[in-house]
Amino acid sequence: VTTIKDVAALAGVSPATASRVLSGNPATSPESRDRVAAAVAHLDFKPNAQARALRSAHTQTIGLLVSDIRNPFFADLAHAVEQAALEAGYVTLLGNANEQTSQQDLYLDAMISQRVDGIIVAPQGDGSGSIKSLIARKIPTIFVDRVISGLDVPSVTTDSDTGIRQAVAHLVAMGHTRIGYIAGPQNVSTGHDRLNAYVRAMKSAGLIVEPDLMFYGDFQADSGSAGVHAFLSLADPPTAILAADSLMAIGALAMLTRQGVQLGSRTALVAFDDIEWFALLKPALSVISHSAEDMGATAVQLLKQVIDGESPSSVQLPSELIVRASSSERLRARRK
Amino acid sequence: VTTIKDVAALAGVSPATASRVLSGNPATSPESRDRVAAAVAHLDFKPNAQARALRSAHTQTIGLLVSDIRNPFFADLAHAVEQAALEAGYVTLLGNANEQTSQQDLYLDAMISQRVDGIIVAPQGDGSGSIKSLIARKIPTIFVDRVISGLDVPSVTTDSDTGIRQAVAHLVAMGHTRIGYIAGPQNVSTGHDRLNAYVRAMKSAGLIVEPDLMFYGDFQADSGSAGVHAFLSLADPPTAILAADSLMAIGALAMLTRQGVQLGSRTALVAFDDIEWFALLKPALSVISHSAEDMGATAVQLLKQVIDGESPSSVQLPSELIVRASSSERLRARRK
DNA sequence: CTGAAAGCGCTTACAG
DNA sequence: CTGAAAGCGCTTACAG
Repeated sequence: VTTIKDVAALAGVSPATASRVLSGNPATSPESRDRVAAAVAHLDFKPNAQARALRSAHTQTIGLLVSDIRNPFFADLAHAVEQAALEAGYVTLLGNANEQTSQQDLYLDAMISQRVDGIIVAPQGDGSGSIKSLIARKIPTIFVDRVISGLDVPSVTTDSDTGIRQAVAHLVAMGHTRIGYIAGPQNVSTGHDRLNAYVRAMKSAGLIVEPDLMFYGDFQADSGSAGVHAFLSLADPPTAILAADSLMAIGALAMLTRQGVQLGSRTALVAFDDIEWFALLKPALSVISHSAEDMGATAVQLLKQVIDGESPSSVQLPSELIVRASSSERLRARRK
Repeated sequence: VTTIKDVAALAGVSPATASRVLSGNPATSPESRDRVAAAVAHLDFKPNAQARALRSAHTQTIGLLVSDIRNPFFADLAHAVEQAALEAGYVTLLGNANEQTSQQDLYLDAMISQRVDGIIVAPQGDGSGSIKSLIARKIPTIFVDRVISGLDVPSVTTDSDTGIRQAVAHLVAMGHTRIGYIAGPQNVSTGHDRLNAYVRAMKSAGLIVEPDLMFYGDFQADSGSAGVHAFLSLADPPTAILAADSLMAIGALAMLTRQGVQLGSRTALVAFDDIEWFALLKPALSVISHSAEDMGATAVQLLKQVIDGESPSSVQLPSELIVRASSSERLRARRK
């Protein structure tokens, strides 16, 4: 393997000078710069990031840990973070917790060991394990999408409340009173907050919140199917369903289809998270939309501030109901 | 920061012994093991991967570079690689080329600098740039999904031919003779191979391949829309459309919907790549299916073999037509 | 502007 | 089974 010594030898300078040229230190002569540049090109030299990181404080690398890369929202988020990080001169190491705290800890440990300059994480669990290590080591950290209560970490989250309030109000206006809710896991902040928002919205619409109309899912597709299955087996099923994320909405839709239930004037569906092709479904799916692009770009911005020693405030991004055909028909009474 | 010296001091052993315990070297006494383990736990010590990598030959880290993380096929592939790598004791660093050769080179350089033990890449471009460096350095490399011709790198690809032949034959059986094809970029092997497969399949069905019925897209959604737009402006538009990947199929569908064209007895659509929710569309979308899970698991397996000094053969995975409602009606003649 | 030297945090022959 | 020592490939005060 070629090292900086080889480059220095070929250029006829010391390794120190070669290093200065490589890192853009202005204390170099134009002649040295040319000779070193030529040697680097000739040898196709790539500096060893490990050795470099061992001496300097930073690696120009950040970690991004998402909870489920197959969830389109997180794929979009990953893309947005990567692009923003690249512009800021950082390479992103992406890890996927796969909704498991153990896997989250594994990746977090790997990122700590890699000495990333900072970490953006959609956290799982209660803040024990590697999340705790992260904070104890004062590694610059930003929470995205979700937070862990009690931890003083800057975050970028969505104000789910507004969108959910709009959705419930809209469904009520369409004549629905039995609005079923497929919730996310309650040990995840978004799961918990969105359920609370639903309960508040129902109450402020003057509706009774029945335990039977709340199904506890896990943000994955199968639990959306299970939720619909449970709802359909009720003596008096809900006429509208609100799913707390896109994957559960997909699962819900699959089960509705399988059971022969058509979306329309008797059954409405609204999903949290806007996915491009939701608009292509027949009927097109109403959604509560929030921007993965904004979330990713903002997270990188906050992380840069933390790396620079600042203490940025947390940011809440808006959510908004987009009404499409899946919920826009007035409820017609069911046949007896 | 705590180092192995702190651990050694607290445990009352030398750094050498602490290092041996940490790396599972059997030449350690049970007592040393206990004392070091206790010290590690007490100090929450995480070894510096950089320093470790600088001495030892491997980092237990692999790089995965996909061409577009927002393409569900690659998100599934990333998930599969990550899980298989984890089981083999590797952490995956995921990069996203975003269908740009410049960005591919950036990530590849970063991965080389990080001294990953191996790289799995869905390559762009002609094999110059950092792909060349990769090979010159003899860094264990596997191509997935795509290849670069002329490079002797083990690969895991899909046999697109079978699926496309089945799709064309099926459409012909349904009465279609004007079958439009929305192709991927021709400088990418999958784009090129699939177009060739279409041409061959058309010929063997005795159909004329008209240039007007081939649209050159770029594997992204917008180009699918553009393809449909072009087709619809023909004097005699195709009655069936085959799109070379899922994103272009989504774009195609969006444009068909916008133009008020219903899928059914007058217009059929088949997509390459099976995405979970394609089955939920109305009508459900016919697809040429291939498994991202198998591809990811196989790629990790091949990479392990290369890392171990073996020379595995390339693997071709099957593709298969799945007929759904979007193409299963017999063609009815258009009104004049 | 440049070079010699020390050192980042580990690991690994070597000797015992 | 253990420790002292050398060294991985860089960077960075230090002195000139």
